[in-house]
Amino acid sequence: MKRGTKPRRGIHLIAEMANVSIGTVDRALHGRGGIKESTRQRILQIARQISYTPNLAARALSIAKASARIGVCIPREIHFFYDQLWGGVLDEARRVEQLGIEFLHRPVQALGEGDTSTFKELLHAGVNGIIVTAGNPKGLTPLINAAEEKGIRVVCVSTDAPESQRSSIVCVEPRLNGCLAGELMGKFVPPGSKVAVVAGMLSAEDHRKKTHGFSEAFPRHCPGGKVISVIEGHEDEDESFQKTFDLLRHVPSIAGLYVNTVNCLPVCRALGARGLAGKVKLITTDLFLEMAPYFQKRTITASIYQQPHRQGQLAVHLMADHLTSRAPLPPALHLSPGVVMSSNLSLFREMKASDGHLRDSLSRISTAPAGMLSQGSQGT
Amino acid sequence: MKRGTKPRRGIHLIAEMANVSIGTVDRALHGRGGIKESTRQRILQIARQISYTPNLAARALSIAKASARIGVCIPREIHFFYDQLWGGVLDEARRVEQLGIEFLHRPVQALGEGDTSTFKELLHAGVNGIIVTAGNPKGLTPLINAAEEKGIRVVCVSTDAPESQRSSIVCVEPRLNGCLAGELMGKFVPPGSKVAVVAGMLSAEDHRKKTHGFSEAFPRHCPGGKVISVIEGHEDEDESFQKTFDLLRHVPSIAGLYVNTVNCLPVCRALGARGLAGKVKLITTDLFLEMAPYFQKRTITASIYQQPHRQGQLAVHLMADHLTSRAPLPPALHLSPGVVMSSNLSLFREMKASDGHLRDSLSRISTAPAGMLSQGSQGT
DNA sequence: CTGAAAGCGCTAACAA
DNA sequence: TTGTTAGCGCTTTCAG
Repeated sequence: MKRGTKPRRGIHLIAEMANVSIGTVDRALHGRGGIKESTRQRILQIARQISYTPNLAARALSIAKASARIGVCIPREIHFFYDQLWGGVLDEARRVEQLGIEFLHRPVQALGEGDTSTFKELLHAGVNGIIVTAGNPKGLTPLINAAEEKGIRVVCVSTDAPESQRSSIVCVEPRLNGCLAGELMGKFVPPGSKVAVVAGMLSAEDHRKKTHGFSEAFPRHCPGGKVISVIEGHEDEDESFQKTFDLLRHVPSIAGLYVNTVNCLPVCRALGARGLAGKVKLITTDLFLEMAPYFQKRTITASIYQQPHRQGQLAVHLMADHLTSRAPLPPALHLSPGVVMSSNLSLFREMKASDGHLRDSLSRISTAPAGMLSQGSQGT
Repeated sequence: MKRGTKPRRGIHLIAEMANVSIGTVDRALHGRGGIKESTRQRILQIARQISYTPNLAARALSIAKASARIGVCIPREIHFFYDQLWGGVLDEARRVEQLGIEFLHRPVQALGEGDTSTFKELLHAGVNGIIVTAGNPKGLTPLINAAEEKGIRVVCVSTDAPESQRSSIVCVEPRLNGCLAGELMGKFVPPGSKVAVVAGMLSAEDHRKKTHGFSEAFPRHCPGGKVISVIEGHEDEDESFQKTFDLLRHVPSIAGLYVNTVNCLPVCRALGARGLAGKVKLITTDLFLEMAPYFQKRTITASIYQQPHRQGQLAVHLMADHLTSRAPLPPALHLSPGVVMSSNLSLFREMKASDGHLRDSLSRISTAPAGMLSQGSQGT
């Protein structure tokens, strides 16, 4: 006949070892009040000794409801960058929702449009953390600071509010983005080449930094190379086309073009119209389905891919880890951009025809403003 | 005075709606026997209607111990590729251990060394899934097939056993790897250039495929370009150096070198010794700390990065998802390799001086053959 | 200051 | 064929 002293685990084990109840152990472990300092030390000592790790499943189950809520404020957009960013956010959200975290998804119409009001709304909704693409940092910065002041963690994703007190930023650094493009371009074209940059608008911090990075790196990697022009397309199809088209006429000797906005199709067309597709090395930014034919036609030599899906995933991951396990938020998480060329093009999910999953999910939100989302897209 | 009909959730809610007990609901949901088909249908109907999702935390907690065990059989190696692969595995393992999955980590000494015996050991240990780098596919294939036959899922990671019945493979396709290198090289060197490949040994499937991919892609992207030689270094420092050194003498006009094994340092040195560093475009494979100076000296133009950490993560993720949520295993998960150049070099964790975390973890295993690991490195 | 006890949603063993 | 019940490890409330 054996004694029924069955092996206890976790908090119970500690309680047994310390000759106290699990309630006391809990108090010690969580720094709650109402416990003698000496017993607390004893308990913590034991916890360390057996290298105690809380069972997150049990914790989540116990908390039962909304142990934490995370607000997400990212532009709604189909087929492009933010589509993928949402995909990553929703994928990871689905995972951590299991651990008792609740999400308030608040897509805004476009980058910087109505994000301050949405941000305020999230604050009032009582969230513990906010993930936001800081479209207009000026307007957002005071709000972000106010949030952080109140202990609400803010993580910027993709677009930063560098002057603010945000806890963290997840992105590909624009400058590095430009540098990599510049380095690649420097290797693609012969020494002494002239190249140009097609930007969206230089008033945007992001485009300015990319342009700077490129302009700095290119001559470093192409002896005698020069950046002879920076065009602003203002995200307008016709303007981009026309300006590129004109540039190619004025400077027929141009050897390379770097487009640092997502809006590269007009540039591709202009190159085609001048019969320069494949002759002028074209480096673009981001990736979407309509670019595929231009890879095949050799119009686009390479594209700098900012991994939007991964950015979304990581932002959620960081925030969730912080909220559930008190994991410290790194001040910044800078991803390396990917290089897409014709060889590896097919591996990117952006190249699969959209099956409308995300579109559905997002539109569902719009009709249900208090909505919660859990649907997402695949993960590569 | 209010009635105490408090809102039930999940399985309880379904039970209430169907006027049965939670036991019956459980039976219906899990396809267990001993339930009238009509009630099962009724219950499933309701579940669908309220779009029921099981609470994984509760499930994990209930299962309590080893709902599933995953065996991992990957080479032990410090500082290089498998170090990172382990890092990814352990990172993800730590996450899913919370959900009640147990891991049996069984590092082997080197790729293909003793992996069949280790594999057998895992089978006898009663695992539900095995993650393995198939060093010698011939020996492993029958074992893998036997495992799958018994319902034990096998996921290959990084190195495939293509002839086997393994459920899935997570890797960067060697061929694509070579293609990307070839495409890059084709753009880096002028038309009509001669280039060469430095392989480990062509008897290895992996190196052969990379070589083929390169040889095919290069001429396609470099008009008139030719691959004039394929060297085998047999992973020997001196042999690699000498053969490269000799090649550079015989063919001084060579414009580029592609090293498709991790063993690139001897090649860098040979280029240096010939005063050709920077003149001959060098594309390497993988990434480790000692390569850094050669990037700075411009000896290495670019490296094809196989994302070992991510491969490890994904392999574990797939397996865990499959085991906990019956998620189907995709036949293959092919990652895109990254392109590392001097601009983005610093973003890779391989470039941080090792802090010995992983080394500690792994050596701890060796002394405790039955060991379980939960320590890991950071995730980018 | 500390202990006891009630769940959180689910699984599994045992009753009916 | 179906219902009941005892936990899984943790948080939280209410008594001592």
